[in-house]
Amino acid sequence: MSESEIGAGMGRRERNKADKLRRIKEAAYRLFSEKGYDQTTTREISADAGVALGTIFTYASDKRDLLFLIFNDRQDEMRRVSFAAIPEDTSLADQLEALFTPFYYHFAAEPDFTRYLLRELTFFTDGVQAPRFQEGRLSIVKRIRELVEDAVADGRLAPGNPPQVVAEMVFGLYQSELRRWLSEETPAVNDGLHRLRTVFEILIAGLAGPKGE
Amino acid sequence: MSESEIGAGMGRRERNKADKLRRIKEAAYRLFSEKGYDQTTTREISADAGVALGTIFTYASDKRDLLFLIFNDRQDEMRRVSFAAIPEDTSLADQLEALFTPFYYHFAAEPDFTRYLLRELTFFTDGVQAPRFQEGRLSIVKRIRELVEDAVADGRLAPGNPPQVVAEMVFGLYQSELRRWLSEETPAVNDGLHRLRTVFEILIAGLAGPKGE
DNA sequence: TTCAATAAATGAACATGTTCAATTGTCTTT
DNA sequence: AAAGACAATTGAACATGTTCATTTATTGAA
Repeated sequence: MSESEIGAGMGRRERNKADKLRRIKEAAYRLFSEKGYDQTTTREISADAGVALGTIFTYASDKRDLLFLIFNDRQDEMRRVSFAAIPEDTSLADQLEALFTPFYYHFAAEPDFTRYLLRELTFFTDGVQAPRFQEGRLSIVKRIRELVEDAVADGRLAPGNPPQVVAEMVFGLYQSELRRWLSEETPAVNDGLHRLRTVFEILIAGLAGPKGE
Repeated sequence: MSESEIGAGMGRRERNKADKLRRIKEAAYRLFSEKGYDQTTTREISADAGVALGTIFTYASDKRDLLFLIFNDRQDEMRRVSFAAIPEDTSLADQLEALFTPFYYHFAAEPDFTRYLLRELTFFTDGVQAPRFQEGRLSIVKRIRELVEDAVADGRLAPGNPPQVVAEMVFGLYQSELRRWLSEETPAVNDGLHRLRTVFEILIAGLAGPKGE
């Protein structure tokens, strides 16, 4: 058999692996979406993907890790879109809203899956796929910090606050809002984004008001 | 046998139930603390408590619910102490710091247990014991809102921001800080509280600075 | 006290995540 | 092409959370 079939310069072994990985991802995503994370068994996933039960655990270290396996690809794409959508020469609130908008649209399309993801990633991110997920989070915080630093540099924000702390506050508020939003039955993007915007505006303006103290 | 032994006006049935409940709580707490939540089996808990395996599940609807069963008592006490410690006639930052201080002390004493609690409660709070836990959270947010409203009323804060939203922002930032703090090996109360205080001060002063925009 | 009604407790049976020794498939070397 | 080395796959066996039909204990009425 000629080896020039689909895979680029891969040998048969790597092509088989890539194909199995794809099938496992597809099966897991479809079942998680249709029946929910808890209601999906690893046996169903393996049957649906056409692999043996044990094979699942050579691609993900446990069931939870399957969530990351599925999500990591999307996350990369979402982050690319998100970062590209940030406007320049406007308010920090505008920029932050633009940054988070793609995330809200994506999460609204699959709220169940997102809820499971949020539940499982809160702490204890062991696993093979988890580190890549954490990198995504860190890179978002980093981008927020850059936005904050830029805003301070050209006078839209006051200097003095540690940019890293501010960026982490923004991300913490985002996560907290995301959880509240996803607590609703069918979260509406506009509602969620509007409330997030309000929260960021309060953070920027401060509680104390223009008097400054 | 005379029935006047320990329980107040309880019949034998209620006294037995109360006693079993106590034993289950003690066994679960001890094992979760010693070995961790994941490493503790429900069989161990039942053996340690001197009840059958199935009995566990008449007091908690599942293993996760055991965490709430254990924590709810403490939470009530913590909240009582916390609310009583809030000073009057001082800044909102002082008040919020005082409010959260008892929580930090308590959590620092059992960081492992707290991490498991935070992981398991993020979403999907089904279960018999979970509602009481949620009430606790709501009552803290309510207390924060009262503090915010008072501060607005006597001019320490600017009017205009919805107090409920502000209270939820404060609580969201607290949760986010708590998770960060508990990510450390052995979290130090002073570090955690100092950082929380900083975050609240930034929220109050705002990012934009005294100029007001 | 005795008995029926009810509540509580029990643990065997089941469901499902995970492991790992055995097997199969692929690659490299000669 | 054959053989040995290595990687990947397999699924039976195991561990553990959860259910539920059965048994036991408690209560109130006769």
